[in-house]
Amino acid sequence: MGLSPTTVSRLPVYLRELELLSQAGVETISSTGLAEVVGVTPSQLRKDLSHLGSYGTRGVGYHIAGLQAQIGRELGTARGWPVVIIGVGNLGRALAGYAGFSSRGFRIAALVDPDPAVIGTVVHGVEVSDLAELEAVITRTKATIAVLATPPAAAQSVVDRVVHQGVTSILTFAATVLAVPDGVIVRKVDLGQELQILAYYEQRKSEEVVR
Amino acid sequence: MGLSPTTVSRLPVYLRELELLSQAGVETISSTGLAEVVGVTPSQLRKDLSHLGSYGTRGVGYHIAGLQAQIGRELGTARGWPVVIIGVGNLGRALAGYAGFSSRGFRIAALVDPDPAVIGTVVHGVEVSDLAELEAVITRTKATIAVLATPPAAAQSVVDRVVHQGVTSILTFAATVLAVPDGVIVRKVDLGQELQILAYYEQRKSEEVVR
DNA sequence: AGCTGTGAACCGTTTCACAGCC
DNA sequence: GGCTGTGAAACGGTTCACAGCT
Repeated sequence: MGLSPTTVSRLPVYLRELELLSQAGVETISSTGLAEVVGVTPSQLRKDLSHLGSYGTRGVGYHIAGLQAQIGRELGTARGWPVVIIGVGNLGRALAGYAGFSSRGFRIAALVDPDPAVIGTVVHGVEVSDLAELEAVITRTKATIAVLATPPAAAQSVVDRVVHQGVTSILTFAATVLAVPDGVIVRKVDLGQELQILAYYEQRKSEEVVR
Repeated sequence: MGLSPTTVSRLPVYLRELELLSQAGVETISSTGLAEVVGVTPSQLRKDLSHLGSYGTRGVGYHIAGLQAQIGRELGTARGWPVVIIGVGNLGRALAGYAGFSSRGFRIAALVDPDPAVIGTVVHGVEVSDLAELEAVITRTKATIAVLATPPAAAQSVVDRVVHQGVTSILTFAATVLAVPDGVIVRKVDLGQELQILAYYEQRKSEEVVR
């Protein structure tokens, strides 16, 4: 076992679409059909699913409920992973209010912020803790996943603290490059980076006209 | 010319770190030095830069100011790309307040939302327009890049409308799979997907102990 | 007949190792 | 001597095409 990173990154998408299909009452789907709704090629989909030792039926297709269960198991969606969100500005609030949170197997174990005006308030059902108590919060909640919605300047120091407390997976929205020890996984979402990538292709399109 | 997608995705990161270095007064840096701060291998960095026909000096390293200019040109950071943000909830507000917006070569041309309580208010210096006037807003601002911060259910219909109006690059925060015509580039940021990827590896770590 | 599962071919990306220049 | 630029090798991922099951 051990799926390739690219396969892992597609599984959540498959799972999401399978949920929609099963809600719509569909019971079985072919690789071609599912590939179309998720936007990949049928062979890619079949290869991905074959890595999970999957349950397709030749001549028929995939049994949706079974496939959901299998992917869900692979991603650990039943575990209700406790997640700590650090930074309760607009971004932190948006994340806290994200509807898919619990349906995808997570729960907000704590919200943390340094602002006295925010500490103690309740956001989406969770009381905001003081950033000064970050260590205690992580110990108490046993969270191993942290989401960083802090200003970039604060990110590295927060990372150091949560890693020291046993967090091994970090999702950061700060643009800074983060240093972490081996074994800690960081995923970065950077608005500026995404826009600049789009701008590159946008510029190429306009240059093409000139050429 | 025509850079590979992987190279393009790294250029914004290089540019960001170069800015920090030049602010710190550094004038020259070796591939090893820069690679370390951005978190890639020296050979990867050299290969990437060589694709831009880059200005390194053997025995010395790269001239930071020159390299910044070159990458900036490649990404079109001087063009002040007009961007329309659709959806002014917490997420939309967070995006609108993003500090790197203008420094990275973009400007918020418009904010759009369907909520009467929000329309007309000023957010980060921009007045919120009515979603009903989306077409007019895009025509007026000549925006070709749109950022979607809408609920998932609304995403596809908004995409159809902006694409029809000439938008060719979309950054979406909605988890839904979006259908667009050829030539339109979509980049998706999906919190649930990112967390599920982390959860997969998190689960593997805990299984490893058992094994 | 239809559709999955998969070895083999293909393609893009990364890493290596060194020639070439300062 | 030091560091870039770059062909060549290695790697990983995707696509192809078909054997095999229902």
